[in-house]
Amino acid sequence: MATENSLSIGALAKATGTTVETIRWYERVGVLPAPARTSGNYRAYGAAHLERLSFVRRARDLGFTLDQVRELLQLADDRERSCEAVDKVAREHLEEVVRKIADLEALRHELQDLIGQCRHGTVAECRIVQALSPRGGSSRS
Amino acid sequence: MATENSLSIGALAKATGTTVETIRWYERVGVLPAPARTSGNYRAYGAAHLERLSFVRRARDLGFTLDQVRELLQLADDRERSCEAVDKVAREHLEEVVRKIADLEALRHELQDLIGQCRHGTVAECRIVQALSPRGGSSRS
DNA sequence: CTTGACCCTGTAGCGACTAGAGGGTCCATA
DNA sequence: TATGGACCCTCTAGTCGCTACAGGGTCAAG
Repeated sequence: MATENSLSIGALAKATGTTVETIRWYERVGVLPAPARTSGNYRAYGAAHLERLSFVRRARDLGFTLDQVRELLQLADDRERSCEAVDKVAREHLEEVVRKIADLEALRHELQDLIGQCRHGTVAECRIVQALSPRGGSSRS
Repeated sequence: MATENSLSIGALAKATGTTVETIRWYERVGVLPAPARTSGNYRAYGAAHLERLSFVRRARDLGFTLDQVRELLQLADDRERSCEAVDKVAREHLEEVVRKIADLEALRHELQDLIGQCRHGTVAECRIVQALSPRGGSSRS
């Protein structure tokens, strides 16, 4: 560690449950500001970086895209503004999640139907294969 | 259209609800065999291609990966074998879908909690921002 | 002085496409 | 016969969010 009170990239990774590569990547795409460097060209992070990276990780764990994270970070930086916009981002993300759940539920039903119809004979009689084929039925190509 | 009874790539796309680009891509990655060509170097598809592409699309719509699709196609081609393996692929995929639904449900709850706590004040007081921040509380950086 | 853990940059790969550049082909109409 | 426009061709690069190298440099302990 370079000067007093700074974190190496590895230490920051451990502290936030991230990998070193991911941190470098966040810097490249601008979600985490480039830190100071030591004499040996090592990155030296401070408390602000730790805080910011934790924010990013929490948001990513909640399924926000990096674009949304960038937006949230910008909004969160202006502490006096109303949090309406923050609320909006979160609500839109929630809607997206709800949509995805519905899509997957529909998928689940279709798959269960398919699997339930399988009589464990030959492929030629297999309902799963038939359901995947053009006319859902006796395909003799 | 080159000879009698063959489809251009555009016609095949329309018939299967695919795009031309996707079809060419399927050929490149080996899920759809390369068709004959006309004198002008246009792809000329037959009934077998239409059938195979429909199979691929149905399977993709059901959320199977292209690797799984390749596997299913191979299995489906051997009409006399038992359909056990087909069943297995489908069951594994179903399990994956069920896992994803559970993950998204957990996410949905977290997001709903978060949003429900927002009191629409300033960002400084915003529960959403706080929840994303390191110690979930009053961060004065 | 060497070993090994750590760090650096830069590039390529994943899955499943999508988009675009820069051209060629085909057919109907003027 | 010329021309316009719809279609087709190949090749390349971009998407998202990392992950995984390759080929080096730095640093502290023994």
